[in-house]
Amino acid sequence: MSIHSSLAAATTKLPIPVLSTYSVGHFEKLRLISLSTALPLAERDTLEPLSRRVSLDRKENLFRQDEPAGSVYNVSSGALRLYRILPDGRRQVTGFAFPGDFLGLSLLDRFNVSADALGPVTACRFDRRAFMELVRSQPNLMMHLHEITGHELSRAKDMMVLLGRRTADEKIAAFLMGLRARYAQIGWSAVTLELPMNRLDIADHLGLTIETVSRTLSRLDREGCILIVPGGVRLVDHARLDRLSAH
Amino acid sequence: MSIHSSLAAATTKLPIPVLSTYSVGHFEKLRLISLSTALPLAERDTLEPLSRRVSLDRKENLFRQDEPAGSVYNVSSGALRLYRILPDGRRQVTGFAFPGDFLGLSLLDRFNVSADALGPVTACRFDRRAFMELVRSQPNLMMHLHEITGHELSRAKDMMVLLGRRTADEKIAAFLMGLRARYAQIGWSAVTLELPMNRLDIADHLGLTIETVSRTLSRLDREGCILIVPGGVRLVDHARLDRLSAH
DNA sequence: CGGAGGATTGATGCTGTTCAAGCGTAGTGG
DNA sequence: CCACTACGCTTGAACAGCATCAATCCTCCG
Repeated sequence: MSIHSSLAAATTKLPIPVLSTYSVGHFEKLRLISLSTALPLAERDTLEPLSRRVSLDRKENLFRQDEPAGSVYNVSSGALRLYRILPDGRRQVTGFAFPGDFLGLSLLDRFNVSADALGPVTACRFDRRAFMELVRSQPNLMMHLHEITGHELSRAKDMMVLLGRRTADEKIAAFLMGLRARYAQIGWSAVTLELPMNRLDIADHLGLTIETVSRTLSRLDREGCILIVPGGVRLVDHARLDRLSAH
Repeated sequence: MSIHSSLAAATTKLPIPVLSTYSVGHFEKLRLISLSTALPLAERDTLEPLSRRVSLDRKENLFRQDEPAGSVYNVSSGALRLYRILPDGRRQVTGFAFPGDFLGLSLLDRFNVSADALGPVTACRFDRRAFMELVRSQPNLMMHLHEITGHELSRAKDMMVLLGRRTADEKIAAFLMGLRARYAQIGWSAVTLELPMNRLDIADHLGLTIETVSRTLSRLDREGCILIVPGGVRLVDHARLDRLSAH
């Protein structure tokens, strides 16, 4: 079973279907580009024999915060939300995982977030110990993983700025633009930006309430900045979105 | 095989000096335990020959966001603020660095924050390329650095929860308790919790305004929860602070 | 057709911001 | 030695942005 990076290119050329549902449509088509988006070919091949495939349905949990981290995962298809919950139920969605993303890569004893599927998900599971041993023996691979973690840390700091110092409008704009950029990275650009997560997930990600997210999106739509469509949005006024999300 | 255990235990037995000023007093006394707080002895010795000492005065800058990262630093004494600034001047202090902390450890091309000294600071500077080569050749060292970065990432997620989902009271309480915990880690426990950063730094760290920080601290003082003293605070009502900062 | 889950919209209110004034202490120079 | 300034911090009053509470709508699906 070989993994073709050409698939990424192929998917960008797919006709853009008009969606009539809230589906997570395209994510399913992104199967198998997983490792190649993050790692060079040679390293991907060393990892592959170690992996076992897992599948999840919508709302199923992959792992929980503070649970002993026995595995490392690489998302193959679908999307997940990563979050923490406070004792009283308040939730912070720390991020979303998409095809190609690694989960549990910091190799700590315990997961530092919970993860569950936003729709059908498949992922590669690696035994943590075996993964660590392999990685330890391959300096280049290790450096790559460290680099990935470094980028994740940098994005975490982006989120801090967003959460601490930006208005609701800016948060929404930055979220949409950021999502678009990530989709582009995994080789999936489309006119319609699909939102596999619901309003509450977005709210808990941006430190807002569901009502504020809804109102802000509605207003941006009314003002011609975006266009709300079933299952996602279209970004219309790029100049304004750029200005709002600028950092 | 914990990184922290042995030395942490030793340093916590240091006598606790009593301070009477705004000074960054204690930080200066923590010289030279720098590397050892984060790394085992053997690895510290391999690193030390590579380092060159740098000193900064209060308000001096160590490096800036987006600047090419030519060096990795390890703080020896003093404290720094790490921050990002938005085009319009809004600032998010992503964290503070204390003795033992590494800066630039993610080894990316560019620094992802700016850093400047809150008071007199000394640090060890390593050439990034040399550091990377050394690290690449020593899997154990590499794993340790990766683990440190993993912990930093976990703390970044704590900050997201704090910024996105907590009230001003909780932010302040969590900040104070967190600072206390970090001081304990570097072997410095005292009755008075020194605050080397000013109110504006705290505000920009917690996503609040300076007025709200001041008001909240005043109220917690008035209510007997803490005691504001020159240069810091004393934590009085631990039960309440625990409750407020619980996660 | 009817129910469930998600999203939208409106009315009201609170938390934290903004604007503004005043205080305390450290540092400086006459 | 004291006046004067600078800086950081505190406090007050009015305001705004976002939250809260509540009702309604829409779409999917059994």
